[in-house]
Amino acid sequence: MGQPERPDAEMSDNKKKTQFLTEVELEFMTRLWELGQATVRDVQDALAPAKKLAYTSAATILRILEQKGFVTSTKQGKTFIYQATLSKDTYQSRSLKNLSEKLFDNTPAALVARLVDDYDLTEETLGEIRALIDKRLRDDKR
Amino acid sequence: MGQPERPDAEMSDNKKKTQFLTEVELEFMTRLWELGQATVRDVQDALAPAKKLAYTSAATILRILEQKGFVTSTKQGKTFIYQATLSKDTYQSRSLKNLSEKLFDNTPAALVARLVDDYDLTEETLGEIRALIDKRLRDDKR
DNA sequence: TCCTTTCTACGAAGACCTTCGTTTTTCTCC
DNA sequence: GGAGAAAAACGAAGGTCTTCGTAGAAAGGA
Repeated sequence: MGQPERPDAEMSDNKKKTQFLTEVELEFMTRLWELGQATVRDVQDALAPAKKLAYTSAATILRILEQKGFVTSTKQGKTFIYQATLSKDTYQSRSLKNLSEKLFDNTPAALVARLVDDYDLTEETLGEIRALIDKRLRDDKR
Repeated sequence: MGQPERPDAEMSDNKKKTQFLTEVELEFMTRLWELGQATVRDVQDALAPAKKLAYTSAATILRILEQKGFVTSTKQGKTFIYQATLSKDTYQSRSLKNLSEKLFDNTPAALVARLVDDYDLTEETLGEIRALIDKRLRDDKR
């Protein structure tokens, strides 16, 4: 019996809702984001060989994800079909924001600085990034 | 700022298991990065009021951090003085790399894209970031 | 119908995390 | 040298995470 989970509703009466995914949960959400909709079996099959889990383990993780509100399920026949309620974009934002706050003194520029320093970014990639910034600068002007 | 970064002399016999800091550990490392060197008491005092811990809790966390190789200690009198062995820069890199891999398909440009989309970055910040990219583009040319 | 397969439900084991209290050690100052 | 204060050492309690096994329900075919 799942109550309808609204996409990004902040849990009203609860305090520290689990905001972040654990290692395995992220792995599962990634599969779900790729698949769109999936049964336990689908997700289990989609796991990288190195990360294969027993069927019941996969089922447990999905049940937990639903408990935590990250996915919903609908029953089709005897089988649950799962779907992410949290979008990848949203979770990317949330994670980035967290990283920026916790590790970069809330200074996104510092984060980018480290990124371009660390990675051997190709000229092409750097150009892409620059284009993004320029676009944003232009858009903001308007 | 800037700690003397010792090349990883840590984790002698350990597996590469513990690569990331837990929530509380990160809080402690942040204090240590700020303080440079610190006793248990120093770190405990430096904690934000909302995150205060009992003295023995603080001592435990530091002991664990040392076990995991993230800090070293020297004894001065009866008191341990702790110092980070892992630099903040290094940990920033490690975290960013992880985030990029796990959540951005190893595509740093996508990460930056999300960042500039999400944050209400000031024109100034955007300019800073752009300057970073430009500098890197210039440097790479050489 | 009844057997087999496939699913859900549940709980347990073991690892790790967080917090703290108790005990032991160590230093300092009369 | 002994009392008292501060620190270290230790471990336990309660929580979460990860993994899986067992039990039982559901569906369908012989």
